[in-house]
Order: sequence, then structure tokens, then C-alpha cells
Amino acid sequence: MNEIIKQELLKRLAQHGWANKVDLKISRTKSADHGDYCSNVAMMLAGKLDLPPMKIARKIQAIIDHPDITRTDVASPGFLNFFITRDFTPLIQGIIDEDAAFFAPDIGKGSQVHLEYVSSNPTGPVHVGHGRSAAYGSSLANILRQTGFNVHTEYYVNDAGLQIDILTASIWLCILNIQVPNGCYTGDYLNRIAVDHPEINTQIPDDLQNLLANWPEEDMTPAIETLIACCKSHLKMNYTTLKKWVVQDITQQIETDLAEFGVTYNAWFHESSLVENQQIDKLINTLETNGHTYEKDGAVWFKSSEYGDEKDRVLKRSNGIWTYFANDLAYHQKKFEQSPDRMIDVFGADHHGYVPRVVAGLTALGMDSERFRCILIQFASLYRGKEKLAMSTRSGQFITLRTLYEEVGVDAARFFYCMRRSDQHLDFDLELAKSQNSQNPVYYIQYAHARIQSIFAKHGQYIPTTSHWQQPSHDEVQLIELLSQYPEVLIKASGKTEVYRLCQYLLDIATLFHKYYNNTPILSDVISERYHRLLLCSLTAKCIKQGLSLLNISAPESM
RNA sequence: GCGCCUGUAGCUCAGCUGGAUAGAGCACCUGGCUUCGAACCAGGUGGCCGGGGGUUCGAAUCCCUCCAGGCGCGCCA
Repeated sequence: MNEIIKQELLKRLAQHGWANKVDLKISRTKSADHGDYCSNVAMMLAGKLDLPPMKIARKIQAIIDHPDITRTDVASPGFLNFFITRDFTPLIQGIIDEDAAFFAPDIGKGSQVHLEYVSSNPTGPVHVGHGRSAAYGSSLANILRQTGFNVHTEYYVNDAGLQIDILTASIWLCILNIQVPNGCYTGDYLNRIAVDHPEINTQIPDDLQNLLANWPEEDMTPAIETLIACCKSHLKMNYTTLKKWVVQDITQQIETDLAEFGVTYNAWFHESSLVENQQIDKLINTLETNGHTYEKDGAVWFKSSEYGDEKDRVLKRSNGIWTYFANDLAYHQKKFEQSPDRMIDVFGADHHGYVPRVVAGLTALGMDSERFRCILIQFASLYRGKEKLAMSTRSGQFITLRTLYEEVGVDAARFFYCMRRSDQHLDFDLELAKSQNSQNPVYYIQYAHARIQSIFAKHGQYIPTTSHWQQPSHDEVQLIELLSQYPEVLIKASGKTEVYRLCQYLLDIATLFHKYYNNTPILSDVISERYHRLLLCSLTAKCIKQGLSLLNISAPESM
């Protein structure tokens, strides 16, 4: 419709010789007094033509002539307001048929997207801080697929760094039944893993005892490194076994917890495999031969500052071990080879300082950084009433994602996480989510769906067909107009990677439907009226169900 | 100190590429079930859009500055 008016307006502007003078924009009006669509073109032209906008608007108004436009008004200070009539039959047929053009508008044309999200370290369970990325990423994947993109989702398992060594050492201490010192991992989940390992010698070595007795209050890095060395020397071959076991166990738990939250992946990619496959060496060779690296203080550096980063970054530590960044760059290289069209990383917003160096790396490697997009998800602060809960994986003080969704339900948790712009802070109050779960907006939407199903149950079988459509009432026009926006909402959500738009839209549909329902007896005794209204209900239910399914949220028949 | 993000109703947030009286939800007040599900609806209270400048026909939106908050600034990941 927007396009129709635009073409008509362009045609009329051309008659005055005003086309091409201005960027033409048609938008929907907010108030019914202003018609259905409006244009500010007269005001835009006023400056260039040196004429009053009202006069220009009247000149255009006078020659507007299009069968779909019933009336054109001019309003101060120069708006053109269009009143339209519309034949809803094609739209209705499209929804009934679950037409792809309506429910699955193809803007991706099969282009490939590599989407990585969550990728929390396998040093502990996924907690509520990761929940937002999880809900967002999985919904985004659905939306992208629905709009024609060929999406490959991946979880990057960081199983190769220092943190994993610290984790392994922490487990060892748990097995030895020793209180873990500051700087190590702690928590019930470690004890659970520890009891599964009776084969390790539980004798406490002397050097370990000495180390722990002199554990520093601050700057514990050297002590931690000594602890890891100590652990390795005592466990010998068992160290690698234990490490692998721990990572596998925790990763498995993460996978299970996420799956129950509606989050699944095409692949789980292990950082360690990059090292094993000499992927890093390949990467470094490329950078070295192109002169992007240098040595300083016994370490290998990447000249990231030449590509917009604030300073250069270490690739290989002086101890000969690759940094996380080096591995990650190799990973991005691999991802790009796999999906050259587009690559999306979903990060926690606390990693924003990391982005420039990845972009620098990709640019240095000759990849088109325009195809790389990093989406930063602001953290959700967790509250219990007024009390803000401090969280730290290291200290074991966190609420797991599982705990959250077992309390408030997957549907509510997912919706809550997605309903706000992802680049905005989100306050998640557990008390509120628990005590007021009946007021959660997701129930409002589901209730609309359940209500409609209940009407159908009462009526008996109903098969929707366009021939049931009659002259719509004001409320009905509002509702069907809103439904007609489904494709554009989806396209926008997909194009701008903004999942919250879909949530907001579904809330809008539910609002209008509840209003309609309260004003209008659906099951009218007049049979033509009844079928007309049932048809609209049917269309509404289809849109709600489709929309919710993209968020991995259920559309219940009854509640 | 430097960089990124944010400041809109009592609370949590929308506000699309500048547009017509700034919108929802929660909370609070008043109404509505002998009729399809009241997990609902109708109405009301509540705002110097953080402050101050600027750009223009027109600013919550764009620019500058100040104030306040969050995050980042490792040979951690």
C-alpha cells in the first residue's frame, strides 16, 4: 500500500516538475483523523521551491487521483493525508494458505549466515547472565531462517586456555577434599564432578600443602600457575584425562540446559581442535608473511593498532602458548571460509572492547569486515526484590539458567529476555517473575490464542475461507491492518537483527484482539456475521502462533 | 584518565530514516461477568523526554558541552 501511494505521488509530483527534488517518504499516521497514510513532501519541498508548504500541498492534493485513495486532505503545517480503501481478500487468502510471501518473506535468498552465540566458558553451568544471549540468538536464528537465510549456528567451546587449567586444578583440590583458595573455581557443581573420580590418589602432597599455607591475598596469578604445575606433576597423564573429563561433563550439562530452554546448535566447535589441527600456525604464517606481526619481550604481537584498534595485541605469549585472541582469530578465519556471505557474533556487552581487535584481525587477513557483525547483548541484572545479586562464575555465586526457567517457565523466561532491545540494560527481578507470573506479557499473548481456540471449540469445526469476509467494522479494520503488517515486521526484525520487534508486535496483536473480543460477540446468531468474525479470529490465531513459534514459545490451546 | 553504551510517567521500557496533542505495561483510583474464558476490557491520575547551548519550517530523535549511571581498558577468556 505504501508503495502504491508513493508511485501515485511521484506521478503527480512529476506533473509539476517536482519529482527528484526530494526524497519521498510515505508513513502511516498515528491518529485516524489524519487518515491512513501521510506524506511530508510539501514541507520538504517548501525550502527548495521557496513557496509556502500549505500551498504546495494543495497543488498536489488537487490532482491526486487513484482508485485506492478515497480522499486526500491537507493539514497544517503542510501534511498530505491519504484515506484509503482496501480489498483485504488477497491478504486473507495469503494467511489462510500460510503463504510463504506472508509468513516467510524471502529477503535472504539463501545467502549463508554463520551465527555464534552464548559460547560461555565450559567452567560452569550457563547462568541467568547467559540466558539473554541464548533466548535472543536462538530466536534470531529462527527469524533469519524464516526470512530466507541459510543459517548455521555454532557454540564455541573455549576449552584450551588458562581458565580450563585453573578449573582442572580446582577439581583436583575438590577430589583431595581441600578447601579451594581464592582465584580458583568453587561451587556445588564442582563437587558433583569430583565425586565421580575415585581413581585419583587422594594423598595430599607436601608441596601442595606448603603452597596453600602460603596462599597470597592479592595478585595470586603466580600462585595459581604454581598450583597448575603442581597439579600436572602429580597427576601426570591423568591430568589430561581429568581435564577432558571435566570439560566434557560441563559442556554436556550446558548443552542439556540450553536444549531444554529451546536452544540448539548445528555444531559445537572446540577451541582445542584449532590447536590440534595446526589451524593457528596457518593463521600466524599468513599474518607473518604479510608483515602484520613482530616480536617484543619474547612474545609475538599483532599490529592491530594499524587497523583501528587502540593498541597492538599479543598472539603468542612469552611462554610459547597462544592467546585466546590468536585462537579466536583462527576460529573466525575458519568461520569465514565456511560462510563467506555473512558472520554474526553475539557477545555479552562486556566484551565490546574486544571487537576492534577482531575486526582488525579480519581486515589484516584480507576479509571483508563489512560482512562481519558483532551484536552486543547488554547484561541482564538479576534482582531479588530490591537486592541486586552479585554474580561470579569463579566464586560459584550465580543462579543457573535452569533454576530460572524451572521457576518461571521457559515461555515466560524466553519472552522476558527477548522483549526489550538487546542493546539496552535489562532488569530481571526473580521475585517479580515468580510472584507475578500471571501478569507476564507472554501470558497475555498466549491467552489471546487460547481464547480463540476456545471459541472454535464452542462453535464446532470451522474452515476459514475468504467468502466469509464481509464489510469490516472499525475494530476489524484495525485488527486486519495490523495482521497485514506481519511480513514487514518480520523483515525488519530480520534485517536489523532486532528480535524485540516481533515480541512487541505480538503484544500489539493480542491487545487489539482482546479489545475486539470484548466489544464484539463472535458467535453471533446471524450466521454470516458469525463466519465473518470467526474468519478474523482464525487469521489472528495463525499470526500469533507463527510469531510465537519463531520465539520458541508455545501457543497453547487452553491455559 | 581514555573508549563504548545509557539517561523518556512512581517502576520497567517503546518511540521506525527529524514530523501533527510524547506512547505501552506494572502500580494507584473508578467502572464492567445470569451472554463466546475477568489471565480480559473501558475510563482516570501521572512527563521542563538528565541540564544547558546549537542546527531548521519543526528536535525525545541530529551536533556540541556539562552532570549522573553501566561496562571495557591483561602475555584472562
